[in-house]
Amino acid sequence: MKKSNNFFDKVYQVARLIPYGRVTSYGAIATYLGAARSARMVGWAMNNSSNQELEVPAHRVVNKKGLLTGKHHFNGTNLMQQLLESEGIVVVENQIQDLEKIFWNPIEELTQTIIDKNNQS
DNA sequence: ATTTTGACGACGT
DNA sequence: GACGTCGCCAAAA
Repeated sequence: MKKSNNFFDKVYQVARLIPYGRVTSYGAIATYLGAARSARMVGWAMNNSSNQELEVPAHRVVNKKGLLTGKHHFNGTNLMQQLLESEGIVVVENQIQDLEKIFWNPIEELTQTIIDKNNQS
């Protein structure tokens, strides 16, 4: 009954690859998947992430500005911020500090190999 | 089926 | 650099 959400599935996979204490952006993931202008879809995919059996660290995915735009979608109000802070990330006013230092760019850090491998099954 | 909205981002003004 | 518009595409109304 898989809908072959290839794109979404990839998004989840990449999201799970985000290292502890690092964050990335929707656009970065989208670009990495070859859908540079479909950043919104990445966000929408995250919304459905709770539907996935495996947990997705959606709190490590923020927008390009480092703003915790999706915090509203988590349980409670500041759960997302707490999760990030628990990883050593400083968040002020829903905005990540030192974003450049903790930003994890899949395009630079990864290669398409990983996704491709998982995709063959 | 059509319209609106949305966890975004790039570009134009 | 702040603000507006468009593009992207999927889901909800």
